[in-house]
Amino acid sequence: MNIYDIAQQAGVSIATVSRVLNGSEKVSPRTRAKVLEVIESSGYTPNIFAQGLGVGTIHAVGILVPDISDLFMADSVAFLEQALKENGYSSLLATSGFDRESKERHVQMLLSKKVDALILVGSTYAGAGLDPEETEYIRRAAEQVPVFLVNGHVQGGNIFSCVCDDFGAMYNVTSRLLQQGRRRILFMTDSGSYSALQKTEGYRQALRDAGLPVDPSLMLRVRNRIHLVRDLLLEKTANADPGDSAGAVGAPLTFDAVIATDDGMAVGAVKYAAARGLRVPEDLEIVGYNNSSLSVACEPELTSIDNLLSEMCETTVHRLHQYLSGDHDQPQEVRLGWRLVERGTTR
Amino acid sequence: MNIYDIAQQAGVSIATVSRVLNGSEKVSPRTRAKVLEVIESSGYTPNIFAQGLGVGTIHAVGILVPDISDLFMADSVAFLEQALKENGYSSLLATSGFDRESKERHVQMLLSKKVDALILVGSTYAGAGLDPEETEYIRRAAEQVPVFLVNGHVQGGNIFSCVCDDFGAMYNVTSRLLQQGRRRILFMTDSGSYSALQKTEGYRQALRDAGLPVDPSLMLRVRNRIHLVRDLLLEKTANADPGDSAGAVGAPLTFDAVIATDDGMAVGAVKYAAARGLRVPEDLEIVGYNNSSLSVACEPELTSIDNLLSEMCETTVHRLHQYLSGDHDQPQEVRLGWRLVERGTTR
DNA sequence: ACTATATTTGTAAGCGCTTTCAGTGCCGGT
DNA sequence: ACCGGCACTGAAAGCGCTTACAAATATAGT
Repeated sequence: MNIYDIAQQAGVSIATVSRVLNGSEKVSPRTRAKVLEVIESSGYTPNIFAQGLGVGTIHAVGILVPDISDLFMADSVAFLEQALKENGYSSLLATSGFDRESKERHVQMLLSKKVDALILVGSTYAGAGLDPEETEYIRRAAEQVPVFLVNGHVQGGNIFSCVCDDFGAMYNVTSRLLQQGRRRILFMTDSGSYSALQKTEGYRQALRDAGLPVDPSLMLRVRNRIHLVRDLLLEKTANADPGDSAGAVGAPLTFDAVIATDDGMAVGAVKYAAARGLRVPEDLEIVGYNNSSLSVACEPELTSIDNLLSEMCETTVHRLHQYLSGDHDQPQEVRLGWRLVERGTTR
Repeated sequence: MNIYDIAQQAGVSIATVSRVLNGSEKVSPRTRAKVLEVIESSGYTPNIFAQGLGVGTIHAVGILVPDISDLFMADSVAFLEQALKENGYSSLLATSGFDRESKERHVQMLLSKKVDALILVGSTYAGAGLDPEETEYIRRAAEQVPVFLVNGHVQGGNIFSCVCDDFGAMYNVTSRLLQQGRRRILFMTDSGSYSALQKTEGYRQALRDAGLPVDPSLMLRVRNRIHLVRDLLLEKTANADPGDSAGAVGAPLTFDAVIATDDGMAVGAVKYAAARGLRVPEDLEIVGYNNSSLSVACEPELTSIDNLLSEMCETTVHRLHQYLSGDHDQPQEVRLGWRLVERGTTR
């Protein structure tokens, strides 16, 4: 079933069918109606390859995300697809894994599918001079199609990013906790991404502005798994008892508040508190990030920073659409706000 | 940069380049090496449209999932993509939303992209005579490419499904709770899918086999949102007090155990228990389904049925691969096992 | 050395669509 | 009646690739 069949059945030429398909003006209403009828009744769909070969594009954008089973990224994808659909784009999604080579391969893959633009999700796309290697392939991709980063930042032509004011959010939350009288605030993060860097800086700056020293032992790099975080904290705070083989080296860690860069880690801290018999928030205040469904699952429910993901995604798609519509001069970076959702783990 | 450029630079014909690209045997090592070198140095990638036009397929399979932000489905997609990648397929993912028309449109969309097969994820693809309308479009799709259902079932040619023994899981869990002396077991589900039906039947059968009546008021249809479930349960169990406008009609609901068809709902039940001051599991035992990250986030941690999702996904991809390799006679349905993960919400 | 056969390479015909360019038929203006 | 112009339609040339088939070259057998 191809365009020739339709043309024949409708008694017109393939050019006319093609024009009807593409909504061209130059078709008389009668002819159009007839063609549409035949198309309708035969259930014909144009072959995307032929279509793409003809014009070189299929109005599709590629979305690349390191790990779709991550709550944050799954939500991003959902929002992005929704927004893209509303703007008439179809989307190709690929999950890349975390290593650079794999990411690069997937970018290539999407590009070879001739997408009109690329959206790279996830803060693991570093930048800001963090890892020059890491950003290089993004620049290369940007030579072929515009690249839009959600929650990440890379300097370069044809690269646009939309981020949350992570610095501000962390600065604010840290300051709040300090005002509450907390003095040893544990900071947990799981990646060296741009977003993680911003958050870290916010934390440090707040301490500095309060005239407090930044204690490196209070800054933990962890994997974002509830039980792993719980166990790590238990271990770090353990008194060096003889039965503990992997035991805490040196003095046990102490802290009276926890800020995590993801809800999963924060829940880990909640679990730690429960295991230690600490009262939350009295003995330990805990703040998460992303305001995901985990934050309402745990007990007490998690105070969490909402980074307005849906807005970030909508903004990204909006800009993408503007760009593809010809408006090429846009700010390289758009920085959006955030919202602190207070629940049971803070006062 | 196209195949002609490469051919010219390598001093061969485009046919030879194409053969190298496709790993055909009929190329001498010397020629192959030369062509590969030119390809390498020029960074050439074949145009996917032309490629697809030529052979009519691109070794890709379409994955359709109602909602990627759902934990269960996000995990499915992650597993599926992983398995597909390992088998040399690329994947096109689309999220369809829940209404049939939208799903159908997306199936069409994927088909028009000429995928080699379709994987439909999520129990919301009903079947088994439940909603004949709903299944019709799956059958139509199956006329064009083989269709593989993960955790769903539709009777029909060219349609293959892989499901969990939901019936058995529910039968078993219900029986266990009965043995513990529980007599009023609340059953919660959120869809009329094939999988939900199986679960429901398991629950009923266990009651029947124990010689107990099936009380319809104990079977709740809910939306899978923690707070909605909590509030619904609070409302249903409320004594009809005058201040309660939407108040409970008739006698308040009573139950001493809860089985949910998803962890989200089960966490809702945990929240309900906390709000009512009920002890879990002493006063109320709760069992969830899917063994998702939510199950370890709440307090006490959730006993949950693990439906071996990763196995389901791997099996599906394995069968898909078999099928596309020519082995067309396979069982229509494969039913896998399950595992009860006992945590704090049961004894 | 000289076929017969195997191996490698090239030629050319599509794949199904878009789009340019050249009609074809019809209108009003003169 | 005639012509320029307009609205519509059709013929045909690609788009970049795959692959059947033909041609050319290499290998083996005698």
